[in-house]
Amino acid sequence: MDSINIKKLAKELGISTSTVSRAFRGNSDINKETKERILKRASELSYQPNHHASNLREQKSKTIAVVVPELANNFFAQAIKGIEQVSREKGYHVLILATEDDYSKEVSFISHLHNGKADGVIMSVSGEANDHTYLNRFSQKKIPLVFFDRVYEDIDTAKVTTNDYDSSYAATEHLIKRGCKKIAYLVVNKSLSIGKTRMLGYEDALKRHKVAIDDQLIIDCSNDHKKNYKLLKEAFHTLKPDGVFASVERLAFATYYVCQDEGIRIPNDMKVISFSSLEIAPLLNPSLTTITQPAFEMGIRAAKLLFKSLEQGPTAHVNEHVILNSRIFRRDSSADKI
Amino acid sequence: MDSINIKKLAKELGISTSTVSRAFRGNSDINKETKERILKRASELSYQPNHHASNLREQKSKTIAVVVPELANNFFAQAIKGIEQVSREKGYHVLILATEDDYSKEVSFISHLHNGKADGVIMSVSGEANDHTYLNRFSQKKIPLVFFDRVYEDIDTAKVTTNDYDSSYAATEHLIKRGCKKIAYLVVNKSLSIGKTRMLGYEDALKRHKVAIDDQLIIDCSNDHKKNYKLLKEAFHTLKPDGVFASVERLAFATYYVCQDEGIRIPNDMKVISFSSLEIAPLLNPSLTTITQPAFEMGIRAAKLLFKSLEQGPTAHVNEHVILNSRIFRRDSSADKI
DNA sequence: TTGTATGCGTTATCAT
DNA sequence: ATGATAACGCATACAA
Repeated sequence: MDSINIKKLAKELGISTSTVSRAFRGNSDINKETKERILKRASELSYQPNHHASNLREQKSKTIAVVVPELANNFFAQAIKGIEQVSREKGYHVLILATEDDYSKEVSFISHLHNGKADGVIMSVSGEANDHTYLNRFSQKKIPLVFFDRVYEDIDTAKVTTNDYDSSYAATEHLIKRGCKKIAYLVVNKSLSIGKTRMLGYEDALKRHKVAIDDQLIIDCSNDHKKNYKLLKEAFHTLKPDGVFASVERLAFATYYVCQDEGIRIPNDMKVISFSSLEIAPLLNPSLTTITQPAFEMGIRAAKLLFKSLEQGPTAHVNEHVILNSRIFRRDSSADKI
Repeated sequence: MDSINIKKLAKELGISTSTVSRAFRGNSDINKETKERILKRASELSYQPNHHASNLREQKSKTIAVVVPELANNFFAQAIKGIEQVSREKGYHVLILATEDDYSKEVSFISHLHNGKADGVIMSVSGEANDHTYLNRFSQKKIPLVFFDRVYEDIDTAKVTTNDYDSSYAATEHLIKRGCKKIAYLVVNKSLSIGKTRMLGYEDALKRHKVAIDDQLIIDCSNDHKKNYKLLKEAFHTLKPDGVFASVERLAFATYYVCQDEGIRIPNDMKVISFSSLEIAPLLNPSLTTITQPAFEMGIRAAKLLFKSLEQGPTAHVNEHVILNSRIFRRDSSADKI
């Protein structure tokens, strides 16, 4: 081994390893000059305390894991940015884990976090399954967990979500007021909390305005673009909806592709509104009316909840539920006509 | 401590820690039944070998770090997906670090990787600075480094890029053939390798077709959307280009926003082509002609190069340069007219 | 203020 | 096939 470590550095400087160690820890008493001398030489030799040795000794990793369904999505990218900002301030690292909406990966990730790799977890679930018991094992380990956006309702832990019911109600009402009579609701997994809550807002808005609920118009899609395309093409032809409320961004895109190919004019023939964090929604053809969640802020709040739990120690149990408001941006896709 | 570790598990089973350890390592000799008995009990107690202890003992982290300028970008999201796929196959974790195009963060990240957190690094540089010497210190540590897409040319290491010169030449030629006489080149940092290479392709295509090069039409932008918007608005008014070649996606967006607000019609008044990995380029208004890089494949190749280096050991030096081809998708933004 | 000694949880070596 | 033990690099309790 030709690499540097605390012993060699100590020997070089003619002092003990404890003193060197102290120079790198904020707390301990140490002579200021000694400290400077140590840090200077350490920097020259590009010495840094070994991460694994420190973590082993201190029994913590100063790392939080963030589990999300996907990375190629503005919502999650922004949320992660928020999480990273808070974590950095606290001196923590962020380990990002993307499940690609694969439940088995989610379980695998979480299971492998038991071994000290992370001190806490922030997660937006993939939601493809019903068995969440693996998370109970998790909480036994006293590793705090915070859900954001896509949560498992049956797990009692801290959560950060948006006012999904209200904004879905408002979105549906928006379409109704623009004259839509047959509004389709596009969802990826209607059994998942978020799809369910948003559907409830949709249904209640219909009821309130005495528009009949047609189960056929609730279209259960997948994460596979081609399948969705087929499904929607078929549905649009047979059901001829005059409005579409997409509970996730990708379904709005699928809708646009189908309409483009099938000559369905948005908004003249069909109006569209969608949950979306896309920054270029105004540049789409036509510009897309969106319900936009405060993704960055959600990341910040989730991280703060996690650190609150971390700071309170293993005895406490933080299970606050923070609810932030989304905002509707009205654009051409739901305009009267163009 | 009420948590489980190898000693407790060993005592429980009435065997030694060595045997338990062997049950978790693929290699060592161990009785099949003993192994099963250990793994069964371990699973019940949800024991897993401590990550930090293992890493300390083995002097490696089984982790590769990926440093990218940003996350909210399809190109990087897809590249990371490729990197993760290869890494998973090799049993490695991926630590994602986003610099937010901040050079100081880049240096900080890399510097803090000296301490064993990662066995190797894959990086797309922020490129805001000229001093890359901090990376030399890095190579002394024998931690292999692979660049992808945005590279520092003066650092001798493995690289994965695309045929930027050729595709830029082709992109420019495409605009010329569609009748553009005053083609602006939008770049974020023209001193960075990638901006430079792409500019070269642009300039050579102009020369080849005897179109005068006007330095004013080479517009050096930033990562700040508002500043870019102002800059481009000003430039479009004074210079009145009839074509725009954006070297990065976000500048195409800025261009669209300016044109939308200023009533400049794309493609009738001005044609646009841009490097972009955006999946919904066909849905823009008008649909955007793109030069699209094989992001996922680039990630895979970069990871493969890194593992090649990792497997060859610290003596070897892998400095292959893999060049993949981008593809041009012609859409309405560069059409004759609409 | 600094040094000595111990242990964090694991794995490899060596012995049995 | 299994067990005892040392060592990985560091941080702290305790001693000086």
